[in-house]
Parts: sequence; C-alpha cells; structure tokens
Amino acid sequence: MKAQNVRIKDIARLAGVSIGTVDRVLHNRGNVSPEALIKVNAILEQIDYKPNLIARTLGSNKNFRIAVLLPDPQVDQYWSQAHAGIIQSQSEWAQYNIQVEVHFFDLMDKSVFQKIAFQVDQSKPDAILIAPIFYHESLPVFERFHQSEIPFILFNTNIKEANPMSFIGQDLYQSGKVGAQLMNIGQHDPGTYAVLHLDEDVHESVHLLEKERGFREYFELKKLKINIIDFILNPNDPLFNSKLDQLLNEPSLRGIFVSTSKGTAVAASFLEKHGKNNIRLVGYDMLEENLKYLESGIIDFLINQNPKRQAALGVDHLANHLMFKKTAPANDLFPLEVITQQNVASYLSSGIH
Amino acid sequence: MKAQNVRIKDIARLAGVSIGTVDRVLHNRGNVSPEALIKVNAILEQIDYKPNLIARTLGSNKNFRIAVLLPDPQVDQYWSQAHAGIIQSQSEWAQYNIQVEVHFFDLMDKSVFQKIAFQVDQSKPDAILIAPIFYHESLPVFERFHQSEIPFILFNTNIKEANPMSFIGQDLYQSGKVGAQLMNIGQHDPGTYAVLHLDEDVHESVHLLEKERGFREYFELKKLKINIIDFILNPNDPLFNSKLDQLLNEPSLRGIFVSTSKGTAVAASFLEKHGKNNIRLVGYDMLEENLKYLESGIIDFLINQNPKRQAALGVDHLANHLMFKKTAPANDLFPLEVITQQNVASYLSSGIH
DNA sequence: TTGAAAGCGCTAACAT
DNA sequence: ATGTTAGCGCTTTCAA
Repeated sequence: MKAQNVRIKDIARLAGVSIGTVDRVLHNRGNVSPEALIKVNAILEQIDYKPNLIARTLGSNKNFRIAVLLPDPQVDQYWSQAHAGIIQSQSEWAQYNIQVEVHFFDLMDKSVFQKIAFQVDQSKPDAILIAPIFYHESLPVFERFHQSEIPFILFNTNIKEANPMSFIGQDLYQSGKVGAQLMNIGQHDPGTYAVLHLDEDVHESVHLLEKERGFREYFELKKLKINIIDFILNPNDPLFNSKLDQLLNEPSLRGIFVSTSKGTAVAASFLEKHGKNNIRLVGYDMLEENLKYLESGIIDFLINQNPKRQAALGVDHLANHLMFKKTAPANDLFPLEVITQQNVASYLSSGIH
Repeated sequence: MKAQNVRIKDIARLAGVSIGTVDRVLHNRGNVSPEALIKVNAILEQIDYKPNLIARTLGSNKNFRIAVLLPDPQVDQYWSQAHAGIIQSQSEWAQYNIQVEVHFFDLMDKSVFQKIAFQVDQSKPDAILIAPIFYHESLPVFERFHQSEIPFILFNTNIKEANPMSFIGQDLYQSGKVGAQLMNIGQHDPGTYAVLHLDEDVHESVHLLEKERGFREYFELKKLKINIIDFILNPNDPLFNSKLDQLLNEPSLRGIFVSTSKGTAVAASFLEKHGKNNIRLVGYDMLEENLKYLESGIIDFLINQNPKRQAALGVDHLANHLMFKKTAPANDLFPLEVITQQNVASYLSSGIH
C-alpha cells in the first residue's frame, strides 16, 4: 500500500516554497519570482514528477463540449456505424464531464452542411470532430474553426489544406492496392477488370479516384498486362442499368472493384441477377447488405474502413487532448482490414468493432 | 459549465440522512437502520445516480498489483510482442496506482513454470494475467488461484477447465478455416495441401490440431476433393530437413498451411531454397522474419494473432475490474486479421498494433 | 446506527 | 509575488 508518486506538496517542501508557487511554475501561470522559479525548476529536474491526472480532473472540475459533425445516419448505414462509435465514446467520457453533441447534415445538400458547421462554430464548443465529405464547402469552415481557435479533428476524409489537429482514416491509395491484390490472387490468365465508382453524388470522387490510382498501380508495378476499365456511375442515372448490364456481358471480365460501400451491394445484386459466379468482386465495408452477399459468395472480399472505430477514436483523441493535454498523432491511419466469408464472424463478434 | 450529475451529497439531502449513511447503503456496508435504508433506496429509485469514478479513485487512494505470467520474450518474438503490450498498459495504469509486474518462465522448462506460478500466487497480487502454455502443469496452478481467490484472466491459450474471469484470444478452429479459405482462393485444379505443425515442443499441439480441424472442415464443407497431409515436426529432429525436402518434391503440392508463427518462417525458408514460387504459403503472425518472406512473396498470407493487443487488453480488463468494478467479457475473441503484402504496412503503422 | 470530519492530489480564488 | 485555503466527489475513520 505505498510506492507513492511525487506530489506537488513534496516538490514545494523540497524547493522551500508553497504549493501555489509550484503550481504556477508547472503551468507557466506567471507571477513567480526568478529565485522561486530557479528553486522549483532545480527540483523538477532532479525528480520525475508525474501529475496525478485523476486529481487534476477532479480538482479543476471542468466541463468540456465536443461537437461532432456527421452525415445523417438515417440515410446511410456506413454513417450509422460511425454514429454508433460516437454513442459509445459519449457514454465513456460522460463521467469526466465531457459532453459529446452530434450534429447531422444531409449528404445530398451541401448548403445545409455549411450552415450547420457555422452554427456549430458559433456555439463555441471546446473541440470538433468532423467528417468533411464536401471538399469545397469545407474549406471556409476550417477557416472559421481556426479563427475561433477551436481544435478539430478530421475523420474518414482527409483534406490536406484543412490543417487539422489530426486526421483519422485510411490511406486510400494503399487501399486500392490492397483491392488489386485481392483481385489478383490466383488469377492466372489476363482479362478485363472493372473499377466502379457508384455514388449518388460525385462529391467524394477525388477520394475514390485515389483508390483507383492504387488499384492500377498495383498491376503496373507487377508488370501484369490486363485491361482495366472504369465507370463513374450514379445509380439514379436512367442509363445505369443498361450500362452495368453491358459490362457484365463482357466475356473477358474477370473481376470488379467497387470503391464505395453502398455501391458494393449494388454491383453484387447485378452479378447475382446475371448468375455470374466466377467474377471476383471486391468492395468496401461491412454493411448489412454486403454481409449478405459475402455470405452467399457473390462478394469475395470486403475492405473494412471501420467507421465505428474511426469515429470513436476521434472523440477519444479530442477528449484526451482537452482533459489530459495528451497530443493526438497527426495521422492515425487505420489498418486495411480484409474481410472474408470465414473471418467476418470474428470481426462482428469482437468488441472492438 | 454545469450539467451536474447527482452527487452523494444530493441523495443525502433528499433522503434526510448524512452522506456517510448513503455511502453505507450504496456499498452494502451494513450498520444502517431499516428506516434509513428505506429512505435512501426510495431516492435512489427515483434518481439516476452515477458515481463519479474519478472521485472514487482519488478518495479511496488504493494500490493494486497485477501480476503477469509470460513466456520469456528473449527466446521468442511472438512473446516479445506480447511483452510490448504489457509495457504499454503498464505505463497507462501507473497513474491509477496500479502496478503491473511481469514474471517470465522458460518455454522449454515446464517445471519452472509451476514454481514461478506458485510464487506469484504466494505474493498475493490483486489479479493475474497468464498465458497458460503448458496444459497439464497449468491445472493445479488455476486450482491455487481459485483457493487464494485471486481473479485471473487467460490469454493466447484457452483452457476450459481453468474457469477464469475471462479468456482473450482467437477461435482456433475458425482460424484454421480462414487459413483454408486463403489457401483455396483462385485455386482451380485439385491437388495436395500440407498442414505443418512445426514446434520444438508438443505442448501446444492440442491447440494446433484445433486449427487443423478447421482447415480440413473448410474443404469438406465446400465438398472440395483435395488431398491433405499433415506433419507434426520438431525442427531439432535430425530427420526434419529430409522430411520437408521430400514434401516439397511432391509435384501435386499446391499449398502449405503452417500452424505456428515461428514455423511459418521455417517453411518459407524451405520454399525459397527449393525455388518454389507457385506454392501458396499461409502462416501466422507478424514476426520480423515472416514479414521479410511476405515482402518477397514467399509467404502469401499471415493470420495475425495480435499478441501485443491481447496482452494489453488482458491488463486493461483486470485493471478496470479492480479499479472501476467493470466486468470483463467472459470471452474476448479477437478478429482473425488477414495480412498481405499490400496491407501489412497499414497494420505496422497503425498505433493499435 | 449515525453524522461529522479528515484526506486523496490538484486547481483556483483569495488574502497578504 | 507568495502562501493559504476552500473546494472537486468520494472513502474512511472517529466520535457520539
């Protein structure tokens, strides 16, 4: 029942000053004479002082607000998984008097995004976690955050110009290379491969193309001469069905790589409809529909972006920053998890996901 | 700066008793009159009291000791990764006055294991984390732990009879099925597959055979008629080399599944020596040597058991149990992570691993 | 059986 | 500029 750490009180005694002075030195609060400063610093250099964070938290009895800006989880399961991550960390940090408030914006309405973001800024939260889906609309938002000196973390989508506290997400280029490798395993004869960007909007297209770049580069580096065709398709396009049908009738087609989570199930449904069992399908994320097609063998691989953990970690980083002054990594790049029929259950049951 | 939770003080005021009495009721410490009990419980039922764990920790200024029993990390990189996980959580919990002490035992010497385990038991730690490599030698150890009423968690190796607080690790049967699937992807013609259990000792053989069972079952369920041969080999066996050479000369050999992390590199070196590039190799864990062979393409897939996180999580569960009375899950089954040439970097760089 | 009070280590307001 | 003191919410001891 001992092995005590050094306390402020001890430092004060050793330096021959009061605990108030030590506290001032430790936090650079000023109002301390050069002599006192020297005495205290002398002790601090000899001794390994680790502040008791528990006591600090209790003593300073602070309340923090973390605002989260998230696409509406009602519309998209990917974002509802992210939301689940927020909910989780919300309850974890409640005991530290950190309030996590979520603000949704419509994936289809860019103007609303800015409006909400500015409102959030005006409400002066202590920190912000944001999924900046809309590139152009985000830039002025980041500008505001910086003006208001509110620390913020990006997740899911990286925007270099944002200059955030940190980014949480995956390396999309490398992600595309993983997709290509999964496509290539055990495929011996050359053929045609399709890269599909299926999305209602092109707002994410920059990022999606990054995946395609990785995908293509893989085959180039391996010096594999194959035929790659790409499509940027809006499922609401009247020509959508005919275009996909046409693609599937291509006899040399060996595999399809879909860059979006929602699009993965769409592509799978087409493969199923056409009864194409020998075309490899690689897509993204553990959405319910995707899991169904993984189970039935239509989808061969899913690359898991783990939105839940991304979101939860975002809140954690911010909370640790506010509460314990811990610095978050500038880039928290997530592993590129490969999900198959055989390991999917282990991912679903593990508490981490 | 508000949104306060209910405090003990509030409950005391509402119930018309002192905070001491409320505390006694909350912790069933007795010495409470029926009338007081009723009054306090009445309030507790109306109100959602969530104790401030920070304050509790500080108030009850306790010291806990967690003992970890681990194979010597000097000998085996797998265990040095586990050790790294311990080190990490050690520093995280230090601020809570929780001391994590590690005790190593020799992988080659079962008798030492028991001796050390009994010593640990006698030193009366508050909780124990143990990797029970030796099945028979472990049973009496668990017996002692139960007698001493020391809560303990198993990791890496599950022993049903141990009746521990929880087990942390992977589902080995399912792990074997993943191995089989990775072996099977894109393999069209039937052939011969080898399952290799390469280990200095047979102490883990029960568990290794569980992997083999999953491996075989995969092909049976898929109704794929292939030829599977298995070897239990000790690398120190004088016949070891010739046996492996013989295997590699089998022309119908399509793939090798190695059930141990160390054995994976051994098998890889043989494949390299024989210049066999078209034999698929699936093994375990991100040991340095394995990563080298993954890089060069000799190893096709690694299944990651994530010893570091297993160990760290073990300490976390115990610490949360002691500190915050949180109950750990009875089984914390880890995802069966698939590592390839293209996603290995993302695993290495992600802070989680 | 009960209430009062000291203390955990730190912060922050308040005298001096 | 410096020391003192009153909290933060809880545990634990000590009188009553």
